[in-house]
Amino acid sequence: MRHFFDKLREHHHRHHECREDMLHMIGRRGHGHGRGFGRFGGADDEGGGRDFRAGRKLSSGDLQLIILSLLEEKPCHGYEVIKALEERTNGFYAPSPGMVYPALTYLEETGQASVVQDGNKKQYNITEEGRTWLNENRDRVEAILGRLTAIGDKMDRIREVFGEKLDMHASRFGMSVEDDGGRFIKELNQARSALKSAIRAHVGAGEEEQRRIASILAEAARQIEAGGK
DNA sequence: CGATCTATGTCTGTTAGCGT
DNA sequence: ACGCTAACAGACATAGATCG
Repeated sequence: MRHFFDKLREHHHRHHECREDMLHMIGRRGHGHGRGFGRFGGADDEGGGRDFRAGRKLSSGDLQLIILSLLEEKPCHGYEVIKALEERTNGFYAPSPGMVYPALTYLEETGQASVVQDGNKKQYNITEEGRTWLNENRDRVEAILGRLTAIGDKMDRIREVFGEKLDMHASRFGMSVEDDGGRFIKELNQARSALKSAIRAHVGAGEEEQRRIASILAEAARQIEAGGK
């Protein structure tokens, strides 16, 4: 069996050999094998809400561009790149080491980044070549970063509404779900939690049942919006 | 514990082969 | 030509090992 890194390196090599092709490919959807570039939604993608699932979010080319833009801001090592992306997207996108390190190695191999050994760490710096490539694709980088940030914000709002953000923080700090540090009263958190459970329990329910749930939620939303009037 | 690297599993889309 | 399905391939996450 061919291992992931072999495959990834082979994949990277193909891009290296076909740099001109790659630059043309950036900005369009997958051709030929049909997968890869623009998967998460390139600059020409619309809506941003589609393909909103676990799994690949950026193509390798996109990721390399994003990493270069981070390196342009300041030299980073791999772990910092992961953290920076996670931070920028409110935790929505934190590429795995299996993506980031090979991408950094690729950037080094292609001369777009240089490496300075910093103890047991490798600090990557953008090179002139990398800066040139980045400038050639500046629009795309801005679009990707903008979309990542926007989705991160959206995720944050969704989590807040459904309490997942609180769940996350609560578990991280050893608190119960109902304990959010006093932002909401206990009864409200319990009710929210009950609502979440009820909806989850009806995943896959029939159309009629879903309509019933939707009308209940819509009515609840209407009453909440109306306040105590 | 942070940083890096490696092996393996999973998911998803493509391709090819087959029967109708 | 069309639809179905198994095999295949690409992209990625995750777990774990290693090192300082």
